[in-house]
Amino acid sequence: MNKTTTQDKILDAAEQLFASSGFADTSLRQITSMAQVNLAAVNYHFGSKKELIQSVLQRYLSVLMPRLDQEFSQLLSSQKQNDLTAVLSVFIKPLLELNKVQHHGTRMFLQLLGRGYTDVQGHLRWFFNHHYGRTLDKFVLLVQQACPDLPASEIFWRLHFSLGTVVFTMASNQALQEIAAADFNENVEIEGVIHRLIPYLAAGIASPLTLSSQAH
Amino acid sequence: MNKTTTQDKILDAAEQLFASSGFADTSLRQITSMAQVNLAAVNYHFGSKKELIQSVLQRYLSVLMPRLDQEFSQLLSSQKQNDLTAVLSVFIKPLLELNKVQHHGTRMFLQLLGRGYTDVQGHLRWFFNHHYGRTLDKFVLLVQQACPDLPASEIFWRLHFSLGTVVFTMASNQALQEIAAADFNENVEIEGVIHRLIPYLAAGIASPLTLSSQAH
DNA sequence: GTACATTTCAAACAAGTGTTTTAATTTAGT
DNA sequence: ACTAAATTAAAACACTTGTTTGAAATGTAC
Repeated sequence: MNKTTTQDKILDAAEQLFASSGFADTSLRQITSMAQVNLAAVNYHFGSKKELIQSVLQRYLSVLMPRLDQEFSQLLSSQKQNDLTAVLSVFIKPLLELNKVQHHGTRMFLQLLGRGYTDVQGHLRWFFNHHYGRTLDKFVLLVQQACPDLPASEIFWRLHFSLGTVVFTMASNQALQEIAAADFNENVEIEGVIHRLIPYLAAGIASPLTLSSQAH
Repeated sequence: MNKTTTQDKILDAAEQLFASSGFADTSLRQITSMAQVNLAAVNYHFGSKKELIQSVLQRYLSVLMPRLDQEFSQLLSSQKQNDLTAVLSVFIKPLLELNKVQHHGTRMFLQLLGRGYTDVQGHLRWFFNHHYGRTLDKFVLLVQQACPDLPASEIFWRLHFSLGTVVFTMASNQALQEIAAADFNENVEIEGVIHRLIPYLAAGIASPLTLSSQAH
C-alpha cells in the first residue's frame, strides 16, 4: 500500500499553501485541514511553524544546492573564459530537476523562494549565507570572472538587483501568468519564464559603467 | 504654534513603521504608541487599517503620479526618438522631489512601494492599474517606441522583471545599504541606488531577443 | 497478551489582532 | 456662557494566531 506519513502530508499541504499565499498568511489550521491531520501534529512532528517552514525549504535546498555547487566548481576549474550567459544558464538544469523531487517542484520551490525573501525579510538572506555561503561565493567569483571590468561593489548591487527580479517574478508568478494569458494569449510554463529571465539578467549585470552610476 | 494634527501624527508614525516592517507586521498599537495618540484614533480618523495604508500611500502618489504623467506626455509629444535610458530617467526628478513632501520622502515612498507589492500581492497592482492606468499606458508606449524591435509580450515580461528589481531593492533597501557599507565602505543614499538602477534596467529591457527566449 | 513507546485527538490556553462602544473631554458657533 | 458638534480616552469585544495539555488510540517488542 502507498502510505504517506503524517509528516509528508503536512509538508505537501504546507508547501502548496506557502507558495500561493506566503508564510505569514498561511495558518497552521489551513495546513492541517488541507493535509487532513490534527492541528497538534505540526508541533508534534516539527516543533514549531518556523521549523516547518525550514523543513519545507530544506526538502528542495538539500537537492538543489549541492547540485549547483558541483556545477560551479566544474565551471571554475575549466580554464576557458566563461561568458555571463553561460554562468547564469548553469541554474537551468538543477532547477528543472526539482520537478523530480515533487510534482511542479521547480515552480513550487521558486515561489517559495520568492515568498521567503519578501515575507521574512532578513531571515532567509542570513540563512542562505550561513548554510550555503561557500556555494554562493563560487557563483560570485564566476560572475566576477565573466565581468572583469566591473568593480566588486557594482557586481554586488547588480546581483541583488537580479535577485530582486527573480524573487519578485517568482512570487508574482501566478498573477503574471494569468495576465500574460489574458493579454497576449500566451501560456508560458515556469521553464519559459526562466529562459526569458536569463538574457534579461545577463544584459543588466553586464551593462557598461556609465557616468551617472559612477558619480554616486 | 506648530500644531500637528492627530491625523498627521498617525500618518507620520505609520509610514515609518510600514516602511521598515511592512504593512502586515505593523500593528495599530505600535502606530498609535509611536504617534502618542489613542488606539481608537486610527479607526475614528481613517475608518480602518486598510484605509490608513491607502492614505499613507496617497500622500505620495497624489504628488508623484500627476508629475510623472506630465513628463510622459511631454516626452510623447516631442517628436524626437527617445532612447530607453532617457525614458527611464524621467522618473528621477519626480521621485527626488518627494523629499519635499516629507523628510526622507523619496526613500520612504520607495520602501512603501516595495512593501506594498510584496506584502499584499495582488492588491496594489490592481489599485495602480485602476487609478493610474492612463499614466502607466503612456509609459509603456514610450518604452515600446524606444524598443521597436521587441514584441509587446516581451516588453510586458521585461517591465515586470524591472518592477521586481525596483520593488525588491527598495524593500530590502536598509539591509543592502548596511551590507554595502560594511563590505565596500561605500555609503550610497537612495539617489545613488536610483542612478545605479537605471543603466541596469535599460540594458535588461533593451536586451536583444535570443533563440532561447523566443523558443518558449 | 502484556507492557511500553509512539502517535493521534479534542480541548483549552495565552497572546495578539483590528474594531466597537460608551463616556469624558475639548473645540467651535451663536 | 450655553449648546452642540467633534475629538479623545479607557475598556471591552470578537476573532485569529501558534502552542500546550492530558487522555485516548495505535503500533511494537518480548
